[in-house]
Amino acid sequence: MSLYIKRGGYEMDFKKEIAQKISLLTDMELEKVLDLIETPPQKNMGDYAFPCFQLAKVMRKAPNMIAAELAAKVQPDNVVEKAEPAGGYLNFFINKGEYIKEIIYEVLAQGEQFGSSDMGKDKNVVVEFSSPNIAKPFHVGHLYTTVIGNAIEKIYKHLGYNTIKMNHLGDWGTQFGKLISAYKRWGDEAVIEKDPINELLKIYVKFHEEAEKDPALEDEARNYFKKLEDSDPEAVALWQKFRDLSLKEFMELYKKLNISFDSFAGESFYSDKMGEVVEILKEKNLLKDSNGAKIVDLEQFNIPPCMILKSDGATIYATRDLATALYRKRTYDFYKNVYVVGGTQSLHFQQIFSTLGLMGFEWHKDCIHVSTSLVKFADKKLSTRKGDVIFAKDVVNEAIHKTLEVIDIKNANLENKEEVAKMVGIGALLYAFLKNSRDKDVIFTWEDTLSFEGESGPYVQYTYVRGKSILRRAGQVAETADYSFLQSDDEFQLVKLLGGFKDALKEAADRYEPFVVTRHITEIAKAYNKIYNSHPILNAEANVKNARLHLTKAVCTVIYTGLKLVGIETPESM
RNA sequence: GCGCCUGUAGCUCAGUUGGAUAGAGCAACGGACUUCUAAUCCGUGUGCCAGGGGUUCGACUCCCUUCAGGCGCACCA
Repeated sequence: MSLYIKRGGYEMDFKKEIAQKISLLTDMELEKVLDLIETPPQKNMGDYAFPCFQLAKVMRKAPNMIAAELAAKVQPDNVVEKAEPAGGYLNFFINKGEYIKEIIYEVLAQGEQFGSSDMGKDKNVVVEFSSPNIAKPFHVGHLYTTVIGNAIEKIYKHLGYNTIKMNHLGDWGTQFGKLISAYKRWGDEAVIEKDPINELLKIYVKFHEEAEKDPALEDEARNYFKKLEDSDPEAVALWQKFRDLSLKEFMELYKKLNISFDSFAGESFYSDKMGEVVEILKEKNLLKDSNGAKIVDLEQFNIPPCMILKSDGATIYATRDLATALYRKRTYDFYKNVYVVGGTQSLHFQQIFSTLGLMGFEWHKDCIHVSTSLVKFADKKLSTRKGDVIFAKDVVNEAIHKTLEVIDIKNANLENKEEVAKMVGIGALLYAFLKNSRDKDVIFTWEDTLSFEGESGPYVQYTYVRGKSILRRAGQVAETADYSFLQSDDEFQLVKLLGGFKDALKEAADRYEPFVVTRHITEIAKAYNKIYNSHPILNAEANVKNARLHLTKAVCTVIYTGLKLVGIETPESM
């Protein structure tokens, strides 16, 4: 499957080789064996284990007997060093020398392409993420889906998928009528130019306060939104202005985070594409009247109905999302259409996907809501309930600022401090969102989020920096090395982790869980640091030194690639 | 009331489509820098895996149920 062709003409897959041996000995299908093979809980138990319990039923023998019999039949070769029975398990010890050679060679040959695949060839994957609302603050909560979506897209791309990054801006809806109304009443041009989102939010909040006293404002706002929908020049111009100003601020943030998009087609883009959705629904006789509104009944799925038209005949966000899905299918003919959006909207997506199914679109099964949990605040002072929203840009700036302070303590003579502080500070911040599964809330505290110790972004970056430092000092590294000089178990365990990188990527893609990659490269970093502290590299005997330099290079490559795939940049020094 | 998510060490979390003695980081304590960047490493403890049933050779994992917390439940997005 890999693009990489080994000198011998094939790429050795140790697990598969072992499965083939078992398959031959037991008459069990290769796929089944591969499925059963697992990793022993302790490293002294071997590298792969085959549980014999299922065979026990068929063969009507005790599992430990079967394991013993199979073990006797396994001959040592360049794949397997030995096989030992252990209770009902048959444990395999792989040929370490061959394995180490195989993996390091592969990493060095492929470089940053290591772990890539052609499994996604000719398959389009739409990834929608970030999607902030125009004229509203981009707060830390938005960072969650932004960071997760960005990582998912990169991982899929690495696996060969053709990805389309979509920022589905919240740039349409009745709130724009309110905003126009508020702007015309209290808008201060100068202030808005200077600090657009803050000021727009301020007048938006003021609108709601005033509207409580004077309900006529609501009518005014409705009227302005109607004008906007009817392409009234003034309304459109104001809407465009708000959109441009907001987007400009968002772009500054994306630039800092090194995140880009292929499309900013937001809700407004689909505002004229909803007629067809309504037509199809009518045609299929799916629309029902309910208190004057038009809905699609979803009782068969045991969920509340999906509203399509409000009682005043206007469309609603569900209508827009249906139009969006339709447009994406036609434009991109997606293999998967992924929505990285907060879990609070999971019912909404269930309704959309179910409705698409009722409309007869089989591809509704390819639409996936990748939900994120909440960002919470341990420090009560930062609670949103008190109106104290934490802006993403403030957190980013604080992260950089704090990192700069640490650099001044740890490495005051560092050259490009600002640039490094940016990579490390943001790395620490992003890592906080990338280290755990999506359905866990992110507890935001300045202390933990901007942590530089233990399992953290800087920890992994630091490991890379140490490795690179050694490579720089070493100067020219020989083309070839004799890896049989990598004798320690620590080194073997590290190489196994490097070899497991591909599986981590695939698992992360399958589960839409970037943390699988984050965690894996953190394990690699731990394993390398352990060696770093206990085995000399530059001062080792020539052959050992050379082999360890190759290993170091491979580690750096995988860490760099892994961090890149979750959206974290890595400095050369820190 | 209904639906979805969560519940594992003092804290924050992993636990590979059911497998062997449930693991990390943080916090605490004790060690390691004339030597490759100590943002590091090594060592020391802790678990009614929320409770109760069930499925089977085997359950943190699957099913049922109870409890606790969170998020949703049509004219906002």
